Amino acid sequence: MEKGPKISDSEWEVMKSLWDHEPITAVEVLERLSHDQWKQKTVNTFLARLEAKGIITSTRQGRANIYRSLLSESECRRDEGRHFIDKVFRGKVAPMMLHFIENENLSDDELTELKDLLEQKTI
Amino acid sequence: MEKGPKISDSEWEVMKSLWDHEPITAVEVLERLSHDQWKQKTVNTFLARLEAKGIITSTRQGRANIYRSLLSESECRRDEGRHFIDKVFRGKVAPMMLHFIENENLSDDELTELKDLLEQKTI
DNA sequence: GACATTAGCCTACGCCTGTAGTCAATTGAT
DNA sequence: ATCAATTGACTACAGGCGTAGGCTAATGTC
Repeated sequence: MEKGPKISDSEWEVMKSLWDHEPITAVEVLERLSHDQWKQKTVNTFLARLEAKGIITSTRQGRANIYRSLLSESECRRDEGRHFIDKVFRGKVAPMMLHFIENENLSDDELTELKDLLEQKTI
Repeated sequence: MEKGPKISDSEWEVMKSLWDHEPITAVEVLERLSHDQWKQKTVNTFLARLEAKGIITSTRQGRANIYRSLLSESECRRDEGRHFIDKVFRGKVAPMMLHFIENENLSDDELTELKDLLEQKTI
C-alpha cells in the first residue's frame, strides 16, 4: 500500500472546502471557510503546499487558479484512520471502537444504526 | 474542557513504553522500544520535551532520572480521539464508526464483541 | 585518589506548519 | 493606452518535530 502524503490540520480544513465545492478558486475556498479564521494569503499558502504535495492540482482560468483534488476524502480518511489507530491504539481496531462507544455520546439512533451495520457484517 | 497539550507521533511511542512500565528510566524506555529505531539521545530529547509539556515528571535517583506519567493513556486517547473526529470526520462520530467498520477488517469475534457492547448501551 | 564510564543537560539543525507580507503580472475600466 | 484593482508567486519567520552530538557532572573501578 502506498503511503499518502501527510496533510496537516489546517490543510485538512482547506481540503474539506475543496471536496465539497470543487472545482474551486482560492477566493471561494476562503469564503466557504467563512469564519474569518485566516487571511486570503494564508489560504493561498495552504493551497500551494497541497499542490506541492500532489494532493491537488490547479489550472489557470483567466486571472484565477482553479483547484481540484487528486485524492478523495475517503482515501485520505483511510490513511489518516490507519495512522490514528497505529499511533493511539497500538494498531488495534477493536479497542479503538470500544473507546469511542464508551467515550463519545452516540444517540440511540446512531447506536441502532451501528448495530444494524454490524449485524449485516457478521452474516 | 481543558485542552490537553499536543503529543507528537514519536512522543506517543515513548509514552506507550512509559505507560506500560512506569516508573522507568530513559535507558529502559529505549530498551523497551527495542527495534533500534532511535539513539538514546533521541529518546532523551523526547522525554525532556514531554516533561516540558507537563505530560510526565521525573525524579532523580542516583545517576538516573526516573520518569512517571501525569496523564493516563485513556485521557490522551480521549483528547486525540476528539481531535481526530473533528479533523477527519467533521466532528461526526457515527460516520467515523461506520468508516472503520467498512474499512478495517474486524474479525467475527470482534464484530460480535462490538455488537454486544452496543446492545448493552441501548438498554 | 585518578581515571574511565555513563547519564543528563544544553545546543544544533533542517524540514514542516501556521501565519502572513511584498512584489509583480494580469485584467477590467475609462 | 493608462491606471487601478485583483490574484498569484515568492519570501519570511517563529515555533514544533525528528534526529542527534558535545560537554559536564556523577559514579564505579583499581
